[in-house]
Amino acid sequence: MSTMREVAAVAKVSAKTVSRVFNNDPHVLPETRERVEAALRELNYVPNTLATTFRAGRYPAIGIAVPDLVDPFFAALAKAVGQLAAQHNMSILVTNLHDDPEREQPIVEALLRQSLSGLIIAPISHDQAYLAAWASRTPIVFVDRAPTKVPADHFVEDDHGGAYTATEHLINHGHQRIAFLGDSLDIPTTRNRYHGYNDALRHHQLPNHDELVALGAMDRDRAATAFAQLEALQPPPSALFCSNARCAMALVPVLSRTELAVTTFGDFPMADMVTPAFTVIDQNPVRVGQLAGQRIIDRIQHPNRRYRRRNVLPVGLIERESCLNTARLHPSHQPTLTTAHSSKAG
Amino acid sequence: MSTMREVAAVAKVSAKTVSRVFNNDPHVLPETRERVEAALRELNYVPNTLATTFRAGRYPAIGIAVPDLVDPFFAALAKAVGQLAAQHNMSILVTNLHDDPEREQPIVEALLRQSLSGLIIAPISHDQAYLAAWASRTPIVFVDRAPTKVPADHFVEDDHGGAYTATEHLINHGHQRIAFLGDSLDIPTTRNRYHGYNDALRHHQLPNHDELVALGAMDRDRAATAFAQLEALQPPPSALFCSNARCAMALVPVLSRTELAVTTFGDFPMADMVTPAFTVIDQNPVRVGQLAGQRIIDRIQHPNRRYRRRNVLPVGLIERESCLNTARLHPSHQPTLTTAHSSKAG
DNA sequence: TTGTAAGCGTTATCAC
DNA sequence: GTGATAACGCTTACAA
Repeated sequence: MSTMREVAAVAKVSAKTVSRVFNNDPHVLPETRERVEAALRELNYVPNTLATTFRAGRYPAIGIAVPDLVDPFFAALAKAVGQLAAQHNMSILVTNLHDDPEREQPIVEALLRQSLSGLIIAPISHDQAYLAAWASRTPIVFVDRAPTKVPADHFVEDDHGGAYTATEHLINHGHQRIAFLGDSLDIPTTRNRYHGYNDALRHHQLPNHDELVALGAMDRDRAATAFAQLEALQPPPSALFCSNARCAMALVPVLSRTELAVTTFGDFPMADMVTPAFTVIDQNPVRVGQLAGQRIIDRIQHPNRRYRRRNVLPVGLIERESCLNTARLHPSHQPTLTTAHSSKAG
Repeated sequence: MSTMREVAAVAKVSAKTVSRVFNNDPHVLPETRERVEAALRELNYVPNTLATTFRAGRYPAIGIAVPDLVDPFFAALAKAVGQLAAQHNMSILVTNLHDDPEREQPIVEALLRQSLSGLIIAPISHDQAYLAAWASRTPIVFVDRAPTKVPADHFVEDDHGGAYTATEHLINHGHQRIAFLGDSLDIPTTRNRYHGYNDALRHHQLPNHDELVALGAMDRDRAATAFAQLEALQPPPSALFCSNARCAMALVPVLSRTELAVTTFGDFPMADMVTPAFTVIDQNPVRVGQLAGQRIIDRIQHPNRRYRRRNVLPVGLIERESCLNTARLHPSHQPTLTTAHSSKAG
């Protein structure tokens, strides 16, 4: 690991001239350049990125903080940001919040202390006010979940609309007792989806009983428990709206044993291949990642331009067979079976 | 963003004293400490990580370069490294190689230039000789795939043994024409697994025809094409060994329409829920990540200790129903159906 | 065209 | 116990 000074000594020039040659500054005599280039090669010079970054005062990297890297949605999102960043000679710094609201602030602040060029965050805490102090220095863009107690750019999916659509889809299939399964109403996206579900019920003059809401379905065991509670109701629900893909995945084992009609928010790998295939509200993590990344780049390049803070991306319904099984109750509603692929996770 | 100098000015001490207070150096008078702490709070001092890192000459971060972040195996691996790193006050720098052998070297070298504390890599190129120059400065650990043309620590799964087991499992079910489906024999893991498959056939005196080997099954379309070729054979194979989870996932749609017995290398989310449920060779990305991360930490803390370079992790067979369907050909072999969960992706 | 000096923010060294 | 000084490697501003 030789430094510019060492190269300079070999080439018998000053460090500055080495810098000029290395950075293709035209103001160097061809013969000098040649001598320096020989020295660069000889010493196998590699710039010290730490020094360059420190000097520049800004790390050419976009930070990405997500609840869980293993969630295909966030993995795809991070990957998309990475591709965009690479086009702008930036790297990405992916950090896992480990689904722990308490750890969010320390983890994110550790990230921000690195003088990042930008931060993309899908928060899990209930309050991101702590980010206000950083926003003046670092462009911050929220994804998937809108910011709480701090104004900031955000690109979110239409939680309410998607949940409304999914619920109405079940209603149109003749269902009257539709359950809601989710992780926690403390999570804004889940709350928004709950409201969408609720509004759909209300709009169709269907009662919304609290007993129909089951939460905590984070893994297979807990999903089974939550689901058992719903099945024990008198009468049990005939349909279910699942508020996110993770819960849906956890639900698959019990679902295959039942007759329930199900829709879920968020596609997942193999959603079209399990039994029954899930009718889903389709999110687009790649698009979210691209838009968020582009906003960071724009904010860096044009700090004074005005931008729309709130950006809600439309979501679509991908109909599969998971709500077919009750069509026989109401033959008048024959849904269309599409063969859309769940290609998110390649 | 105030600096130590500014804090020092307010507290009427030198920058060094601020540094001492901030870093809990005991050699500070209580009253001085108090004054400095007040100033720290007043100016809301936050250290500049860039400067500290530059000064230290070493970035407290472990780089992780994987073929594809969206692959659940690598996502889980990266997550595990991240958890370990956090325990040692390090962060992780995840980089996606985008499955492109050409881009590996530039991407990885950009990563290494940052004076990382260590690098964990699952390479996709055919030659990692370029890493030799870096290894003296940065501990490098290979995962999933052994290094080519450079000596380095590596933690890999037992590709050959796993493939042998999976193939033998099919043979034990009475199959004689067993096909091999994979991505590319250029990939060392795939090649190792191919050898394992081949050796199992040979050991059982079964012929291994080239026509039974189908490659390029990277996505659903190409998997369908590759599979169609196999089906068109006279006679067609009665069983299939799939060399990795990604190909297996791509194969699911066509597989549900067939009668083939299938085993695959690498579990994947929902592998136990699709039809038929896949019998898989189970890898353990979390364990690989933990071991690799720990090796980096060990190498940093004890540079002179000796370590075992080559570490092959055993893999196990998780039997599910995907090779049941031919049991009726040979009723004597009734496999046990386990209900093991594919809980990798949480 | 080339070189000198200075500084980014922090910390180790060595005075006092 | 505290502070002045220098240094990490690079690049900007300014001179020569």
